[in-house]
Amino acid sequence: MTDRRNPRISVRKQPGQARSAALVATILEAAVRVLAEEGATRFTTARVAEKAGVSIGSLYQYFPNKAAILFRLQTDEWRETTAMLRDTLEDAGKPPLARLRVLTHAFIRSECAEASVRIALDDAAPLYRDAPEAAEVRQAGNDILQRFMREVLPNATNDERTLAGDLIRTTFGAVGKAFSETPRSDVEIAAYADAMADMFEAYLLRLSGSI
Amino acid sequence: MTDRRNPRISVRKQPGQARSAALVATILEAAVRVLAEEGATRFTTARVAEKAGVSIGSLYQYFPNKAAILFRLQTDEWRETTAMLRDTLEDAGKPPLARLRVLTHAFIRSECAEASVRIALDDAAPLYRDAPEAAEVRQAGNDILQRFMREVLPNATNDERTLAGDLIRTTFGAVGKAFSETPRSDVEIAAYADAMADMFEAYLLRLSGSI
Amino acid sequence: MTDRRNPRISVRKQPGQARSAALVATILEAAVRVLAEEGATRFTTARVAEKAGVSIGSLYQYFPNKAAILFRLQTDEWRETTAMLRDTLEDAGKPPLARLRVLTHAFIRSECAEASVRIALDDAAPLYRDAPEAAEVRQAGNDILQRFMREVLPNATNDERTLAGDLIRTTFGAVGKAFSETPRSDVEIAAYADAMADMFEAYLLRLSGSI
Amino acid sequence: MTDRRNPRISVRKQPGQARSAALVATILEAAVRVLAEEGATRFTTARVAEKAGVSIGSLYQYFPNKAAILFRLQTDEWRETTAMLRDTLEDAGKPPLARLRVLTHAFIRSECAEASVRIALDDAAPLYRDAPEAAEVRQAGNDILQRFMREVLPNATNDERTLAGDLIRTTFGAVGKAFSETPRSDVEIAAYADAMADMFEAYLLRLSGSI
DNA sequence: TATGAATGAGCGTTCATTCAT
DNA sequence: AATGAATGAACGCTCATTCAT
Repeated sequence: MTDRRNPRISVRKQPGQARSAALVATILEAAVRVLAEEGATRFTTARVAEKAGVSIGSLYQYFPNKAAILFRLQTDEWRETTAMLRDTLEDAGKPPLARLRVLTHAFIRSECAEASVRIALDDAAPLYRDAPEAAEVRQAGNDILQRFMREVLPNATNDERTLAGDLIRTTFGAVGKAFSETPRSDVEIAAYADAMADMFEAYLLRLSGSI
Repeated sequence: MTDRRNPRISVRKQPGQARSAALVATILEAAVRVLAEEGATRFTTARVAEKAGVSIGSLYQYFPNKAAILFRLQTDEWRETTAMLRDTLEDAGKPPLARLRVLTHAFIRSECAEASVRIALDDAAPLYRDAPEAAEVRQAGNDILQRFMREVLPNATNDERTLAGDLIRTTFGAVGKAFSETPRSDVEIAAYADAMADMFEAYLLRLSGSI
Repeated sequence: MTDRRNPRISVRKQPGQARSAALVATILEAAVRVLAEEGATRFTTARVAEKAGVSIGSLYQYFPNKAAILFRLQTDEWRETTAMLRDTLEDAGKPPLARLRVLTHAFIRSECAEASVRIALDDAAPLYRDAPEAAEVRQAGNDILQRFMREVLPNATNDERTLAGDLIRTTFGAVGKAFSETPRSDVEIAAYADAMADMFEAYLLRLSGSI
Repeated sequence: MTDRRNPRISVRKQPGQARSAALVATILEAAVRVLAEEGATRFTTARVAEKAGVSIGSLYQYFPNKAAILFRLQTDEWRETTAMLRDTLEDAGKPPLARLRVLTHAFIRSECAEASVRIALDDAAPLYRDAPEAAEVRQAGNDILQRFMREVLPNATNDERTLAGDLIRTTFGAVGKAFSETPRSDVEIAAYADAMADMFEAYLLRLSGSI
């Protein structure tokens, strides 16, 4: 939930040894399981520590507070999404709109996989979303999309491209999230992804003036 | 946050007298103010009761639990949105796509107005979203949209129309919410709404085969 | 211990009914017992609540935080001390220095009675001493002493009187506290009080120039 | 705070090598800084070790527990005070009361210098004050003062001298501490020290019967 | 019908100390 | 000798909900 205080987030100590890194991983895995199995309201530091087979003291040696765990989870996910963005959108071997279609499918699929974690993580967003560190991770994604937009809308003004890019990015995230809130079959996923891709395609073609 | 228990929601008693109805209204207004001014984390029954100038005991006479207040707030909002949907989409005086554009503007504007309440209400969604009563309110909106889709895509199959309708509805809600999370000027709002309308238009024109 | 934050202190709600007042009294008595029997380090809200036969929830209905309980205890004590000051120092029936001697005896005696509470309360001082409400209670004592000083040193300048008054007040408090830290017999108390009174007397007589 | 357990205090090992002595010194300096900069509540072994650039393990090799560090700090200070006592009170070149005045000034000045450490150390007193080792350090100071009292009150009985000595010593310590709790200018310090010296002088002259 | 005092499980977090390496 | 990861009891405090009045 929205909290007016804005506490320090991010990791407390850089794990210098493999041991530490393993512990951090263990804690994060436990956190994911708590989130998926118990939901955001029951996501407590004690529960995470217990599920990780670690004392809370240890947990707090690697994360300064509860929000930091959630933030780390979210950050990791954003990083994966960014990688997916790069991999699909910068694949020069396909025409731009085909790449966007591939991305749409990949993205919706990934949103629906582990939907329970994502939903819970989203429920917990108020706890970590104001962290300043979040902005830069988001920026990386923006840059990739803007490069793509330049390629697909070479004659548009910067403002037009930014607006269209914003809209597409927001639609991706928000609609993906909303869609994955209900359990979906592979067929549904494919159909929905195609519909989204159709919509983006029609929009971009209109903007590019090819029509 | 997601809570596994799924308690009874909705009103405990039908206010038979004007007095009761007034009390319910007072409580809801106070709830809105608490949400807007203090955020979802600080939304407590005690605070709502105090701001409403009512004892907690009385509050619990009209709402079985905290979730019910939030649910009611959300329901009211959905009802307003449904009314807006009906008013704009069923206005026979304009061509369909013009109506959709009007709706887009109206909707985005209304999302941005009182954004703080909506954000807070959304943060609190885990507390009330699993209520079964939510479904029927949503259905009303769906019906209106489906009628509109039949008008604009008369030759599509039912499945095609449902899919497109779903996508548009989801995009509306999710993108509107995401967009309104940042404070926006009137100019930004208009530009964004136009971009959304453009996207929907391009999509629907492609589907209708007019292109 | 010294804490940099400076939270709200003083009572959370004015006990409107006798019931509430009784509860506050019960809590304060329990607090005194915890302080006396367990010491400042073991003075916890849970322990106070338990000893008072009250839930912690109830405790927090009457005191906003732990510091407020301690502050209230200290305030009550200061008020008693102030009353003692007034009663003895403003007793027109005795010559000034005789009154001061009486006060010294009374004060040292009262410090030694319930020494364990006072010591513990003093140990906990870092938790409440920065409360702004403390200042005004202290001021009342100052005023009484200043009036006395005007009587006993009519020809001194204001600065001289203030300095002497400060010194005497500080000596009273600090020495009383230090003396009462060790258990004392009545005989020791009387002897020490007399010595203190002698010292004050000699000092004031020198200042008054009667010598 | 007063702790009922009364654990072993004082050093765990006699540092046989210069290396060890240096380490102890480093730790103590760090402890002083933590006390001065962070206050008693934030005085933790971890913080001291970190500020000393030493592992907690090493810290515990030289001090058996947290209290021991504080106790050592206090002891060092008492030793300095005792030295000051000796230096000023046994200076045969001045008349006794002049020496006492010099001491008063020196003492109050030294109390006000580094007041923040002293206040914090005092706040932490409950943690170390019950250590039996404290007594002997105090005794040394007592002896010096008693010799001085014999010089200035040659005709008094032993009891009278002891009582007067106790009172003066207590007043010194307690009033000095209380006075230094507020930041003071040099002028204030001098004025207050003079007032204290005046009070002691008047008292001792009266006792010596010279009046 | 209305009140609001009372409850107590549960939360996030700290920190002195130990001990395997 | 030195390290620092690990422990876990303990703390202050909140808040949805009940129920005697």
